[in-house]
Order: sequence, then C-alpha cells, then structure tokens
Amino acid sequence: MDSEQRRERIAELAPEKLDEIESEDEGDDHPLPDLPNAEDGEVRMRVAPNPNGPWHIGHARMAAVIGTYKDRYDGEFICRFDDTDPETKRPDLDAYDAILDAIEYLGFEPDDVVKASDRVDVYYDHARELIEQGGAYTCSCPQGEFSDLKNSGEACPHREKDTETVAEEFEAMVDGEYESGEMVLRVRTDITHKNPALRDFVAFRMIDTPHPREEAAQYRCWPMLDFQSGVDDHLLGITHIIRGIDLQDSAKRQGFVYDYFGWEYPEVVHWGHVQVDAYDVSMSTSTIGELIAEGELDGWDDPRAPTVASLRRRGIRGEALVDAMVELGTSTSDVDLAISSVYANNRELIDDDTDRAFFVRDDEAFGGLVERQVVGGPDAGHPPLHPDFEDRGRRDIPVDPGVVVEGDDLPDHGDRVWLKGYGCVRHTRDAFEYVGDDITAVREEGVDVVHWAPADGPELRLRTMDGDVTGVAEPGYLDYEADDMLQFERIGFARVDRVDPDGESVAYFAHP
RNA sequence: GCUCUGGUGGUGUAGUCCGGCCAAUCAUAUCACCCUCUCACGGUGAUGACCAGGGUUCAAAUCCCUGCCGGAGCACCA
Repeated sequence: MDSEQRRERIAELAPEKLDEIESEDEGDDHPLPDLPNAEDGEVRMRVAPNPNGPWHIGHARMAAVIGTYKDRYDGEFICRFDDTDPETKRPDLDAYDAILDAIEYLGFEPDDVVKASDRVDVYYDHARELIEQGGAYTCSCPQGEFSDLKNSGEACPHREKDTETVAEEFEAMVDGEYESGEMVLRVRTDITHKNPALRDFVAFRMIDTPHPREEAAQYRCWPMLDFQSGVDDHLLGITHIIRGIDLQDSAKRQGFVYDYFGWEYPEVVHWGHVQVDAYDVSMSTSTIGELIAEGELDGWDDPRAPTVASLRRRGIRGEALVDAMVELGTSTSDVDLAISSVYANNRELIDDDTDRAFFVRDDEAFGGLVERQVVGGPDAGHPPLHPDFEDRGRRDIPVDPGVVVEGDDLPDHGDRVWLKGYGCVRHTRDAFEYVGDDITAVREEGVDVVHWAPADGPELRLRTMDGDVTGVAEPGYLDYEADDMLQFERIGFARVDRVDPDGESVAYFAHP
C-alpha cells in the first residue's frame, strides 16, 4: 500500500482522522516552528526595512522566513518601508527599489508595499487621539535631564500639562514651529515601571533635515519607530510580527499605545542576531556604505561585501540563501550562519545544469602561468560539457598555438601529465610531447589530470572574496552570456558576468 | 546599576511545554575509503554535543535550586 492508497483507505474508514494525520505529517517537513495562534489563510506579516541602504545578508533572513511562513499558511506579507528618520539613518532613494529587487531575488513578492513617509498624517491623527485620551504629553526637557529623571523614576514637570496645552504644542510641532531637539511628544506609560526601558518614551520628535523623498520633504515632526510601527501594524492588519531581540522592549512599549486605543497586539516572535562566517567586513549597512565610499569595496555587489547583491552577482540563487536562513529557525539566541551551507544548497540546485569549462589562473599562488607547445597529437581536445550528461555534447579546445597550464600542474622534465579531455603528454625541455590517449596512464600509473587552455584563449578575470585572479579561459567561454553559470574544473562554480572577445572578460566566483 | 532573554557536536537544528521509545535527530563541516579524465557530483564509513554542580525521581537534555557564561534594552536610530 503506497501513501496515496493508504490515504484513501483512511478517508474511507475514518475520515475524521485524516486531517489529524495529515497535519502531523506536515509538521515533520517544516523546518520552521509553528507560528503562535496561526490559522491558514489568516496570517499577515510584514517586513519593515529602513531603506537606508541595500540589504545585507542578515536582512535576507527576514524576507526568507516571512515569505516561507506566508507560503506555509497561505497568508500575506507586506513590505513597509519604515523610513521615518531623515537624518541619522537617512533613507537612500535607490534603496527602496534595491530592497524590492532583493525580495524578488529571494523568490517572494510582497502583497503590498507601503512607505511610512507617505503616512505621516495618519500618525499625526493617532497622536491627536492619544493626546485627547491623556496618553501623551509634549515635553521640552533636554535629553539628558529627562534621562536622569526617568532613571530615578521621577516624572518631569511637563507630564502634568493639561490636554489643551499639549494639543496646542503638538500642533506647533506638526507645523514645524520648533527646532530639532526643542520639543518631543512622549507617551505616558508608567514613570515608575520597574523596567526603565518602558518609562515614558518619545513618540514624535523634531528633525530639521528634510526627508529625501520629495513627497515627504515638508514634514519636520517625525514619529519614532515605536509609535509609527505600532500604529501601522494595527492599521495594516498585521497578525504576526517577527523581528530582532533588540526590539523586545519595543513590543512592551507599544503595548501601552495599544492599550490606550483598545487594540490587540499581534503575536510576536523575537529572534537573535545572525552572523555569517567567511566575512571580514562587518555586516552593517552603514559600515558597508563607508567602505564603498572609501573605495575599499567596489560597490554593494563587490564579492567581498556581505550583501544580498553580492551573493546574487556571484550566481548564488536566492533559494539557496532562503533555505539556509530558514534552517536557522527563529531562536532568540544569536546564530552563526555557515556560508558553506548556502554553498551546499546552491551546488545542489545548479550542479546538474552547469557546464564545465577550463580556466587557467595566472597567479603566483598557483605557480604562475606556463605556456608550452603541444607536438605530435590531435589539433584539439574535446572534454564533455558535463561528465554526467554526455548527450549534451563536447567542447572543442584547440591546442594551437600552444597551451597554458598553471605552474603547479607542470610536471618535472621527462614526466607526464594528462591534459583533461585531450590526452597524455610528456614534458620535454620546452614542449608537451603527445604520448597518447590510453587512460590507464591515469588509472594505473598515477598521471595527474590537469585543466588547460589554448595560449590565445580569452583573457578572464575571476573575482573572488579573496581578491581577483586573472588568467586564460577556454575559447568556449565567449559563447556564454552574463548570468550563465559555469563550473571551472578543479576550481569551482562561477557566474559569467561579462563576455568580451576583444578584451578582458569577467566572471564571479560562487563557491567550490 | 536596573530590566529582559538565552546556553544541545565546528555550524545550524530536532527533542524541552506533557521526564522514560534520547547510549540524543537531520543537515552542513571535517577525515578516510570507493567511484571518477575535476579538488565537483554520487556511494560507504568515521569524527563530534545536552554550560557546571547539586536536588527531586525507579528514570532528567527535559522538572527544581545555585553558579558560570552569553545576547539585548534603558536614544529626540531603525
């Protein structure tokens, strides 16, 4: 009885058990834990990036996990740009689209895209309502003074202002009548709350710098994350929130606002930070941005940058990254993502479809480039495009006007080496003398098999995380197009980036 | 300092709520062998973990206590 038959049989005998059994089965192949109180078709989540730069790998975790939950629960997710800080974490106008591209690359599509900077009036309205209820007050304490009072659990004098005054002063904030730092609107929580992080927090502050988006450039009074995000999560119908542990107290702060409005707080899961091994560069948008500005990195997709764009340019599929991220789960402890697991996923995805090719590196690390004439053999070698799929055909690599190999692969004088896909040659003083194509030389006599290229093959630059390597590729490289993947035999997988028959072509190294 | 919150092999994860089927799952990693005209793929095998100490119990990764170590918040950043 196969599983289908078994299913039918159960449906006949005990239809009420079928659901139960199936839900158990399902539980087994979900790498992510169940969401609390989640029902199919009624889950709505959001990814809420600040568009102050393109995404690094850590950001991809949010989209990966939320997108996976969306598929699993047949739910929805929206992308909400929390771009309410025109100054300290100033939005980058290019990042909005870059982030949406990254989400698409990961294989997901938001059901809706909103920008907080389009919704400032909505936040004002809710602030007015909050003030009306006595849930907020305007405060002109200097930051440090308030901090001291708060830490000792004491209210500041502004806390007892009457509602009318607060309302007036808030309108003055909205109208931009204060300078940056002069006035804020605080939410009245519990000034003696045992957790100092929850005591009267700022909901709105003044910012002199205009927002980079033209549509929002007129605002000077901006909401803080705790207010904006809290209000939006409710208004946008979010049922489940996933975010970093740094925002753990945020949920509690927002809880006060929700209580004033009589709203129910969404389910929330907090997870730890992700680090990715294999990178020297700190994974923060601002650090990467600085390195680019200083010229240390070529751009957001430099192979050394720990960004989504970089992985993409290296030919790593979004799916490989998503799977690795999902396997990390949602635990509250910090996790290290081993990049090797992303590579393993990607290899699995692309190996069968990826053609093989030769690339001979001209680098001291591999003994430099050595050129030799081949005498006495066929005109060309014909290795298969893929060893497991002979029917895809063979490559045609001429040995004229000579071949290049990596110095480390050059045998001693008088010794033999097997030019892969061509045959066995003996290294004489200044040439490779063809010996034959009897494979027993390799199988039984220990002759090494090496990759090679015609001396006049296309120049290729391979960009890797450890820097660039130039060298010579086999002529067939010129037949590929940008975005094609190749496996350089004995080197690893790479993405074709630029094909230039007359100058230098470029490929990006993906992984071994 | 105050307040949260965690600790399963190199990495991640399952198991922890409801103690026994856990001498601990799966993946990745590493090593070895096999396969091989690639250092890829595939096959076989091996390596490797319950933070520590007490307690409860016939039985503890799981419950309790203490300790140790880590992460986060206490911003007019998100």
